[in-house]
Amino acid sequence: MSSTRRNHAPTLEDVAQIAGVSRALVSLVMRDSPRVSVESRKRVTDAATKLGYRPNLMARNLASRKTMTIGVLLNDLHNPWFAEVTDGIHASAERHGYQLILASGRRSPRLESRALDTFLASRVDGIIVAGCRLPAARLDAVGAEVSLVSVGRAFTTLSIGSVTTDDADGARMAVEHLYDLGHRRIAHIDGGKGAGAAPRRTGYLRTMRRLGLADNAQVISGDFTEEAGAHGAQRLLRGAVLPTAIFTANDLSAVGAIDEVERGGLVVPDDVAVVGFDNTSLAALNHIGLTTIDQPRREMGAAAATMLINTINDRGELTDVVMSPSLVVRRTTGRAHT
Amino acid sequence: MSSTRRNHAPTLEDVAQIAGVSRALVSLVMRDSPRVSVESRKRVTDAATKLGYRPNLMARNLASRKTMTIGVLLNDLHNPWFAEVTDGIHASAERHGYQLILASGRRSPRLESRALDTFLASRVDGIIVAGCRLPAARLDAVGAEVSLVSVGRAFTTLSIGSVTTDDADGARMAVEHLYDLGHRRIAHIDGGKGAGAAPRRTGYLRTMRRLGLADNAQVISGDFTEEAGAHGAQRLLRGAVLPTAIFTANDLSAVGAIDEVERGGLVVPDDVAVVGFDNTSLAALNHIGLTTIDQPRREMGAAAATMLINTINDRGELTDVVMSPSLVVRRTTGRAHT
DNA sequence: TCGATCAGTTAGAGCGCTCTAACTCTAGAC
DNA sequence: GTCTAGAGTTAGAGCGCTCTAACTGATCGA
Repeated sequence: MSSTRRNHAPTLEDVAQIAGVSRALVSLVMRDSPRVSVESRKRVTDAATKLGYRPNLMARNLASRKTMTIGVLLNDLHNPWFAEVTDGIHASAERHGYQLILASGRRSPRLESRALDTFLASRVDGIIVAGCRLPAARLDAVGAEVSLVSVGRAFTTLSIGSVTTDDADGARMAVEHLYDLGHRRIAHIDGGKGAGAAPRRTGYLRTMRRLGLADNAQVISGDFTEEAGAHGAQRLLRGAVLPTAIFTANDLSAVGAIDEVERGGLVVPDDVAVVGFDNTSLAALNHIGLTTIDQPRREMGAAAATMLINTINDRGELTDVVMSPSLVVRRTTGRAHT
Repeated sequence: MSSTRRNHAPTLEDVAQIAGVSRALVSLVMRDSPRVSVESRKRVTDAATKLGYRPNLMARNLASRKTMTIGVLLNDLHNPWFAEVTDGIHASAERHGYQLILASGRRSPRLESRALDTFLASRVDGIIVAGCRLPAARLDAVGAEVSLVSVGRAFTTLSIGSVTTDDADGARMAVEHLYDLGHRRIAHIDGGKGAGAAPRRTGYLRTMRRLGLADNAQVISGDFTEEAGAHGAQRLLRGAVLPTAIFTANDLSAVGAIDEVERGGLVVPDDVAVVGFDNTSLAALNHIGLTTIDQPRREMGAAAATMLINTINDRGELTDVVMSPSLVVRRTTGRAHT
């Protein structure tokens, strides 16, 4: 029967009293100090388990002036990309003995900003923002108070580290893959102002130009959502000249586009080929089988966390790491039939 | 240029000194106390903004003995179900002035357990666990120390509140829907030991029995993943008598099953109909169009948070809330052709 | 036999805040 | 002119821990 009474939780003092030692000694035992005799250690741990003692983190952090936690701000819990990056962050943080506290910005800059305030007030030792849409100035201000690393979006500011994929190069791969398959009329549904959208768009345009397809280039605006993909495809289908291939800013948009294309009575990839970006678990679903550009998400998360932790402990500097994307061919692309 | 110096953050004391008042007064201003003169308030806020003062939550919580935060333990960040429940929790918590700190159990009981320890050590005011797989005894022990509400899985224990869907009834709806379409050989790929798996399985079996289909009932074991759905379908396809319909324990498994069925050269829904469970965003993807059982995820999250907060403030009791599921018909089910 | 050394332990001063009780001062009641 | 009430403010004692510096004995070499 669980008691409903919530008495004061036992403190260091209580443990010390029962074990018959000083508070300081109990503190040492709790922190696994090597300079405690075996006998004392046993008496303390016995007393602690007997009381159900659990160190109070607030007190500990206040006294030690560090929290051993890093705040992770995720832009959108609904997008699998973030879950995967978080896995990487988690792995690295755990290895270094750091805790994570997650916050979701829920796609809203206002909430993102508030979450950062909470992190600062909680005196986290460092912050990682993933896919954050906040203006550089805001992040820079935060970066002045505590080490900060951005994943998925680069910043020129000095006070912010970043880990990104070479988005422009990924876009190049996508376009070249389609080109190699014989496609010439390749359209792009972009990600608007989202993290990474700009370089992907630029990479697309540059590659089209280099391949002599400047006149065929066509950018439809979107926002990384499924709906945006669908709308974009709709506009393309209504156009005068149908593209034989669509390169979308991310996987979610690709799925929306595929859907709309099929609804229009066309077949993917025979009539229209589609390439996404991210290689999230969504793309990997067999039922979707999306050809896409892979980002090493786990590695990116891990790299961000490691960089951050090194900086916190003065064992490194904040830098801008750029990872290489790679093409993953599945079933939404094939030879051009036109 | 952001300074690289991270001096001691300003404290209450500093603000008090600049404003020429006592520490206590600054504290009152920071907490929006009504009994501060307009003039003093202004002097304090001016001093605070001038210094860039930000209250130290650790210190505040330590002194006030409460944290105004609730810990949310998510079983799997990769499953959209959790993101949607979290949205609901977030909305309610925000309305009541509570902060959230999220932790991911990453499908591992060991990590889940550790996350709970962190919550307790951080002295959160309450805990919500979503889809948690920990044994009842463990949660009960936690519930003895701090208010705890479970979402997605019910507990008979008194010290734990819960918000669930009537899983058994949802299963009934799925089976009856298929029955009404003329299906008789309906198989179930279950969720093993996952949250909610047992009642869904039971509901399936009971309904089959009630409809006089006890002999056709067939349960294949799974674990809520896409792979499990695929494996399950594979086993069914290899069986002596092919079912005309499959009811899976969740959407992810349904997608895996559909895939395997189509790979086997069969058509969904003409040859085999499929019904999922949860109605996550995955099911709603047009390209998938999964018929499924909807759970009011946002409402569940919100209800859990509200119950928890009421309990924390002695304005309510922990209870077991059961919400009603509903059938969402999309394109993976149709008339039986056999 | 006497310091020097070292392992093990401890007292006590914070960390930055909240909270209680008490203080000061002005205004109104009589 | 005194008393009281109430508005506004403050001193000071914690909250539960860490950390520094110092202390206590036992051990050891000379």
